[in-house]
Amino acid sequence: MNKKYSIKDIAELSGVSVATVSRVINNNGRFSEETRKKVLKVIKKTGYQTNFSAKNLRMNKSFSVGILVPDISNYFFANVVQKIEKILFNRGYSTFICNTARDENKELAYLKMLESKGVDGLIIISGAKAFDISKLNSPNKIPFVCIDRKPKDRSNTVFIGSDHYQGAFDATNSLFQAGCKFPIIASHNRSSSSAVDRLNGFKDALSKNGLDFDSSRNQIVITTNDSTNAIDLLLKENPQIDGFFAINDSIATNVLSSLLRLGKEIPKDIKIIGFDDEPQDIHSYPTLSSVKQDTDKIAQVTVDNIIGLIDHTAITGESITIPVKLIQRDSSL
Amino acid sequence: MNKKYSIKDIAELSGVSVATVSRVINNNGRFSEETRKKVLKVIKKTGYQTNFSAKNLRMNKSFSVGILVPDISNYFFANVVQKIEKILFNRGYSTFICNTARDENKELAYLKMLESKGVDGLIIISGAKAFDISKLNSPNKIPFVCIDRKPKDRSNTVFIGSDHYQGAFDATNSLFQAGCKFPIIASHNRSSSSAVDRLNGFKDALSKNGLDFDSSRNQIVITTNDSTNAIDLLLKENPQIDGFFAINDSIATNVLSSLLRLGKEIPKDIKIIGFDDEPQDIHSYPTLSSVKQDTDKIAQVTVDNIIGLIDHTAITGESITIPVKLIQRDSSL
DNA sequence: TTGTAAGCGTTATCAC
DNA sequence: GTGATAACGCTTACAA
Repeated sequence: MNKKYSIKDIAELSGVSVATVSRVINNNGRFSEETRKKVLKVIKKTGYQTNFSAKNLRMNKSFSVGILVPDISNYFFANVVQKIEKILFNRGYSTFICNTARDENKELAYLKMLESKGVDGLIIISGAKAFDISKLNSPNKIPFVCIDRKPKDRSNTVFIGSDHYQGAFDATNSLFQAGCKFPIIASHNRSSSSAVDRLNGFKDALSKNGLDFDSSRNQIVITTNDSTNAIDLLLKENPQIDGFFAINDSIATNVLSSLLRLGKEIPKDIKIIGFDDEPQDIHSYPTLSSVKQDTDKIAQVTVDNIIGLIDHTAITGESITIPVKLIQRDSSL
Repeated sequence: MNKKYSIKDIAELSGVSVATVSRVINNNGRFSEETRKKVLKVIKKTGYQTNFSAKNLRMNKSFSVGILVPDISNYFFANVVQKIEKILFNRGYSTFICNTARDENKELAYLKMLESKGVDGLIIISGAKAFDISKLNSPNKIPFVCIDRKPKDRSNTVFIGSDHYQGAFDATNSLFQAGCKFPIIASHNRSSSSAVDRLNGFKDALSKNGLDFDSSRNQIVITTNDSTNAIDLLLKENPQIDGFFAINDSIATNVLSSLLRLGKEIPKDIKIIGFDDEPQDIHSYPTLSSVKQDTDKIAQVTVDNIIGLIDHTAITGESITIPVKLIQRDSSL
């Protein structure tokens, strides 16, 4: 064999017209059972496969979607992207995964490319700035859903996010319940909307337990890898600190090892809870408590909505919050 | 505006023919400087973008490649995929990232889909079984390169891999140099080619230091999450064990926490070295030594080769080994 | 129930 | 240096 089989080849081989073959393949229109069998047999024998470029061109639909993700080597992102991709594949869509590295220019370049490739929909994950689709010059706007990223114009998208506020609130509150008197929050210096929500949850849990939030004493921003000194300093100034709610597990792990290095006993002296429930949490010593996001649910809801928007069976303007779950392990007992 | 601009629109708006517009866009064939300016101006004003479906159909080329990866939430894979995708994007290619979950059926389904979408090339990462492209019925075989995965037929691909053997050898050897008398290897139960190479490196380092490899005493297979008991047992039977070379950092972290739980002091009682140099290695306590793969290099070489194969400027049959580097941290001092 | 043919947006061949 | 036009493989009126 010397070239790929086309519908025309199948038509000739099975003695029908291309139109009929197309109808059989897509199971639309009418045709006799006999014809169906005949055509399918030839398709099977030849191993014919649809040429999607042609199909896309004709139908103006690509059966592909693009995902913009800030950092695919981050566990949470990788996990949710992986699940989305799987569900999309099972529903006949393929996925362009684009790693924006939190770079706005890159993001725009990717969007242009995705538009040019004719993706049917867009999934936008996280990122610091509000997402603005109007940068695209596509006239018939590509439908998109946002995960954890507030869009500039909420009315033309679906927003999906974990209940970061509640997760942070529950985690912090559980520190109090475990006996902490003065927990603090350890965060990074990016201000994504999820980070803001988590901070608010922390603050409200503080005030519920009779403490006022003071950013100089109740918060530490972990920037460099050598955070041990920063933590040491803060602990010396505020010896009453006896708990950490970390905005993610990477920071939690960082804090944990710093504290161990400073000779603290965990959880006896200081308790820690992280966020995202990364796999290595069960392998840290002590095992790390964490707030788990329901990535299965997030992925499912995301796919349902983007395909819904593509098929015009879903509507924009929705905002969906997915519950989270606090996983208690040794670090906060 | 109500529909996307096509070349035809650009042609009308700039008063030339579609052929000329195409020539200008692709900068091939001849046209006057004046025409070029005129056309480009219209393109800029309209925000015209190539319709890739049409271009693909006509040229029988899609400017896209597919990546088969076993598990994108594994740090090493995510990292190398991310870098490959970035370089490909900069060279005008977009990437379908397919998570096979080490499932052969899924893999085949993905391959069929990628073939159908008309990808120009394939990048196959890792996996236990040898890769067999002949499962595809594409006549004009799609070029592919393999990373860390031995292809069934080596002659029609390019094989790229880290020097797993050397990494394992160096790591093990350095355990001896640090004073270990009886190091063992901690591995998983998958037999990828890289795992085999690492095991061989370990064995040879053992024999170089006068020890014979005995799988019942020099090797532990970490299967479940509750590996602490297994390790405890082995240590009781073989109290001379004073070093672990773990086949990856996940297992290393697992071993490390188990040992701490068993009251061992690291690195005083037992030293540990992992593989892959994951980011959290510097956040474990003690910090974890590890063999670092050169993902930048791997990604660059991979892209050079796959594009080379696509453009017929590279040849198959090559086998490229990328050096690795042992990063010493506290766990093996 | 099936066939014919137009057309999707490109590129490439050929003519001028 | 430029323009007509065929062709890529498919879907879908419209005919039969």
